Amino acid sequence: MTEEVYLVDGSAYIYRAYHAVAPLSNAEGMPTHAVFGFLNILKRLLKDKQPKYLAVAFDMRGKVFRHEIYPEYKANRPPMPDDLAVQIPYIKELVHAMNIPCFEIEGIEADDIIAAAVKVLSGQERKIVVVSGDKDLLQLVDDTVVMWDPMKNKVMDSDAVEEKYHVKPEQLLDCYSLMGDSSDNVPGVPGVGPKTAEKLINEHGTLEGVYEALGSMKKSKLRERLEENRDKAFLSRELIRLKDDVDVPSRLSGYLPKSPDEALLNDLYTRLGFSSMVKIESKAVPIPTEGFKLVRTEDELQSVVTSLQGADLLVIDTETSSLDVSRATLVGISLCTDLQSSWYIPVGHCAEDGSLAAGQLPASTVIEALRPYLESTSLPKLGHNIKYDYSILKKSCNLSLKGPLYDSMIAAYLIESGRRSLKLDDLCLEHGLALTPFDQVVEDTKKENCFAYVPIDQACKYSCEDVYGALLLWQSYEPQLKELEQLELFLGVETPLVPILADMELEGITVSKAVLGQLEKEFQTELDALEGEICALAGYNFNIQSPKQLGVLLFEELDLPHGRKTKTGYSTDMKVLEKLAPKHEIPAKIMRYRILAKLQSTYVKKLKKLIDPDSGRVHTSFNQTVTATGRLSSSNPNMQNIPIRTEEGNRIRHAFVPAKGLVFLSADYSQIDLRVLAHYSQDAALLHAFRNGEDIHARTAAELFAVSPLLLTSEMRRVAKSINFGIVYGMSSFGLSNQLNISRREASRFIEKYFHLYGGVKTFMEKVVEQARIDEYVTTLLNRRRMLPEINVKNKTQREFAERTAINTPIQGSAADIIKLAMVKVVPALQRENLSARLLLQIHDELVFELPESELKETQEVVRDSMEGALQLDVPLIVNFEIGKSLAKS
DNA sequence: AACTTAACGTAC
DNA sequence: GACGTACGTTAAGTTA
Repeated sequence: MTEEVYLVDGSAYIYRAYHAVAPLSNAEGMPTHAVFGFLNILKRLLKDKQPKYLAVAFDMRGKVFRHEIYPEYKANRPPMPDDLAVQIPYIKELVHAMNIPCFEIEGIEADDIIAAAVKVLSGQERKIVVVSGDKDLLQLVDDTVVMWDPMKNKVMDSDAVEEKYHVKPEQLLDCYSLMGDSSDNVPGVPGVGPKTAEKLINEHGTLEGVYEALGSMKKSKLRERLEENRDKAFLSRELIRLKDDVDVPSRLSGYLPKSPDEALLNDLYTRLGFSSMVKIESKAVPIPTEGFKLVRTEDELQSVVTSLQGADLLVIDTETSSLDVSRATLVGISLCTDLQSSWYIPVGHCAEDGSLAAGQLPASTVIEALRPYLESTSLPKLGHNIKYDYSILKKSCNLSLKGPLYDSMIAAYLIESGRRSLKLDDLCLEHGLALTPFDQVVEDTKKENCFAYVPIDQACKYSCEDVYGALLLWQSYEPQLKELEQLELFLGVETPLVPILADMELEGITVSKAVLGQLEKEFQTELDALEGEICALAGYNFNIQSPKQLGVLLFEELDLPHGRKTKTGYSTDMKVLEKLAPKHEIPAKIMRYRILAKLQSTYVKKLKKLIDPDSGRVHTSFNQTVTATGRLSSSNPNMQNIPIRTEEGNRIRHAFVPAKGLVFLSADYSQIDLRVLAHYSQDAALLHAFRNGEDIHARTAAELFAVSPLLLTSEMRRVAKSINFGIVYGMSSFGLSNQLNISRREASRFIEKYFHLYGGVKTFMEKVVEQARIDEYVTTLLNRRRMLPEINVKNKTQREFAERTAINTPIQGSAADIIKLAMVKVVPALQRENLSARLLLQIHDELVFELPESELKETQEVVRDSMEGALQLDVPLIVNFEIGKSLAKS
């Protein structure tokens, strides 16, 4: 086999890593994403290609020789962003620590170094792979040289170049000379683009050939331009031509990487905050497995119980047969009260044949022995995602886990909500503890992924590690919560919310299979009909659900005017289709098809699948640790985005029905976001409006259009409503004009007018952003925190995004605080009043209960008091109720 | 065949 | 690029 030499265009990948990888920074706030991206590219190269010979080339600051022949060379390039420049030394350090040969030469660009290396190395029995995405380097491609772009994983050999550019690689240079290169400010011949250049070079072979043939060309604009720009074309060629006579190792040994310096790498990774990359063996603390004890007899169980007496915290983790609560049964429980000892109590492990394995206490014995402790309200419990353990114990063991339910996952979420992973393994690794991965334990089991088949001694080690790890995390997080003044939020809101959410999930909500079945039939009939009509109109069959195929039909076959373009082609979204509707029959039909297809797949079919056959109810998951603002999220199914705005969508809601003899009570906060804004901004007009119970959108409209409230049209109110929403999101005139289909100028005028009317809002926004620049975080009313490291970066898009987030998060997050607080109040209040209402759903500003009609009045009072009194703002909080025999809005 | 990404659309 | 926060589906591309 011939040997391969890999030559990496380092500088190009620095830029691409910088732009491609989402911003990231280490503990000191230094940006690290370019380093991270670069590292990934290198790692991938090493893993996938395992190159024997490899070198990396970098540009080097200083006057590039090209400037001497053309001072404007790359003059249009903005200087390297600061947040990239600081990362460069680390990237070089990285290459150094990996022991990969690295070349940089003053005044020479990486491209040239690679060209020189190709020149010295080629012509022998070996293959050279230029690792780059830069089209300029394609010049180097020949029989033995290919270019590989690891980010697109595309290899360009001679044939591929010809296929793409329709010229031979050695003709590329001349081709580029005609085209120029706007990104490097290489002039070329104005008016000549890739297509023309390609044609000219194909006809005449070389740049010289083109100019020799000039006289015989027919008179045309093109000929004129070529004549006028002869100098520019030849100058361009000298600029683009790679300088392959620079000094690089002439022997292959100069391209031989050595084994990486692990110590240097680990140190570098640590400084960069790439904790997951730090080699575990170099930092992990051994887990004291000698403290792990298996509990298999009554006596052993008794000694566990004895040890629990006097404990001030009980850490718990349950092992089950499935991750899905509704199907899971208990396989074992691990417990600990300190880091010295942990116990694992197996109860449901199976033998190979599926029968219960020997040497386990009956689950009921274990549960009854532990019950006084697990149900004690004075003994706090700790777990990682303890909602799961609570649910399992309640559902399959009839045991109600009580006492404050501390969750190390939630603690981690509050402390650093922007973090990537909240998995126990990952968090422990950051604390120097490498846990056995779940997959590894479950790997060789008969039925894959079922913990019941894990051998008991292995299960013991795994499960004890989990409680040990959770406790270790808690010991680190509790003081941090105090430090960040978030302990109140944790103890007063998030912790009491855990069992409430678990109960909501366990309760579920009845969904009528019959109603869904009827809908499915109806929708399918219409979808089939539409599909037929659309394809008939198109004249051929195609996949309506494919934006790509649809784009071809609309904008190529039918030649309709295209609007917005996406990364991959024409946009075909609703907004575009709406504009096309008057011009052709098809777009309206597509719109209708889309609406129905969405309802059918996401809601009708999905919900039908998720109905629990025993109870007829669906059980969503409410996740407490997902959102950046503090809202809850809901999944499987997502009960927070059930359609409501359209007639068709509302039909889905008819399928959600109360259990026999009960009704739904929905309680939603009126304008909670804008009330929070009024409170924060202290804007006089907003405060006044809410204190006087005005219709805020109408009021805004009346003032914006300067008409009496009596003369308001619904259109005016709609505009005002859009602006009010937009304000909360930190909208621009562009966004508003898009939303309302008005010109940017008009939108601008509305916004200006708005800020004139609500000056306090404007000041508030400016202040929030200003403070965020200082702190690099924003907070909510209950001191929930969101880090915003990007608020100070140079990149305008990123920075402005952070600014909008700085405005939106305190509002959205405070609204989330308030409704969580309300939930924590309302559930015990209902119980106190002996009301049987069950909380089923939370939809950001709304709570849905299920209750007997006879208790409606009393329940409403309790709910109103809890919600409206959740938190005292400078404007009243108002709750509106709806009562119904389904979730449909009438 | 299993995975990822892009486009799209639903909610607040 | 341009209005914040989510979740989920489908098509189409990529990788094993």
